[in-house]
Amino acid sequence: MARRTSGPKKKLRRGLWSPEEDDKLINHIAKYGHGCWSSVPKLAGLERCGKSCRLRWINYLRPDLKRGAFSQEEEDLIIHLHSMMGNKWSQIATQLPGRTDNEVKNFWNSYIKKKLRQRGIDPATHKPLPLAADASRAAAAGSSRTAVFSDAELILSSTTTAAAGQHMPPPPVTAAAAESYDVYSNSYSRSSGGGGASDGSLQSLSGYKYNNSSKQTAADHLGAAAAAGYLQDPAAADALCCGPSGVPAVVLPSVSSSSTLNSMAGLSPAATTTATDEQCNNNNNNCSSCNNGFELMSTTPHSCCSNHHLPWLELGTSGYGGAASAGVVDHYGAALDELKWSDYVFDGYGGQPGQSIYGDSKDAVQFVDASALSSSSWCLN
DNA sequence: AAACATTCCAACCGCGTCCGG
DNA sequence: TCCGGACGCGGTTGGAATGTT
Repeated sequence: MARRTSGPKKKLRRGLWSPEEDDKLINHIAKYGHGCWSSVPKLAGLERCGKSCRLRWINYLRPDLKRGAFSQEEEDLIIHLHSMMGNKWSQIATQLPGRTDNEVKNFWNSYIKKKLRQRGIDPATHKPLPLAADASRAAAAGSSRTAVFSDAELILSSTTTAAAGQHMPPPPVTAAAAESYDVYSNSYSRSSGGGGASDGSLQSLSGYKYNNSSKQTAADHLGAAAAAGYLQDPAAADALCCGPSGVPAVVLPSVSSSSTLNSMAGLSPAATTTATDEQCNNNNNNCSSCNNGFELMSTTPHSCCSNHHLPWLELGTSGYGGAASAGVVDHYGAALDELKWSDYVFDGYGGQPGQSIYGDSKDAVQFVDASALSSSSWCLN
């Protein structure tokens, strides 16, 4: 009998998982839990590395995963959270029960990113793309509304140095953006096919294919968990209330989803505004930025009072419930009535309540009237 | 029908962090 | 304090699926 030599290391399998492998992993975890991932493949009889097993389980086999298309609320929430957190996919995913960071990331890269670009919005910064900004400036020239917002613009433009991922999402500012917006239908369906149409239409962005038979396997073995409500997880709620570096993070309310978001997050704009203002005033009543109540959110605190400001709350319009107006300074009252955050960000100019700038609407073409464009002078210097 | 183009996503990779010895 | 293993995260890639020509 030949003596077995130590030989080369057993080669680990890579690439797509077979249903048999999925079964093994599911059975093993169902019986013993995953424990130490590095030992899982050996115990489960898999020729995979522990890392691969972990990934497969987390992203694919976990019974509590919600498969299927992202809802409009989920899409809004992803955009909102991304505007605050940047590419913190795992953090964003914690706000979306049943979704994985990988899924959110892929959804962002394959769908939302393009959607925002087509609307003239830089998905990285949530600011207008350069051309869109230029168009905005050009359109704003000669507008009587520029004067109305002059003070605000100064403040806004002087405080737009927030780090990427922390910007206030701007409105669509070009006709092209609006036209592309019009292309979309709110009733898009992600029904089939990873393949895409070469015209970049939404249809091509909608593919969610679940063609791997093993995707059902987990549910077969363990039973699908009921979809959890938003922000069930206290840790997730904490994450929502406190952004990176201690910046108070608040879900940007959208008209289309603000009620959903608020209920999901257990946050009311009013409550959060109050907290922000109190934090501010308690620290330093002499901070002009604090007192004018009108500043872009920044990752960097005021030099004078170390506060971060949350403009969509401090703007405090009635656009998403009204209560948020508590923090508005009278000085800007009239302007702010027009400068509704929800109008800018979630409805577009003149958009109908219930629509999101990021969301889909066939009425978006109405965004681009002269006055609308004139009020988009976020980047005026 | 075939070749090519495009899109999507599951999986991989590298790096940073955490934690126990 | 240092070291190494485990884990988690974000970026990237490979290839299947689908659309287009």
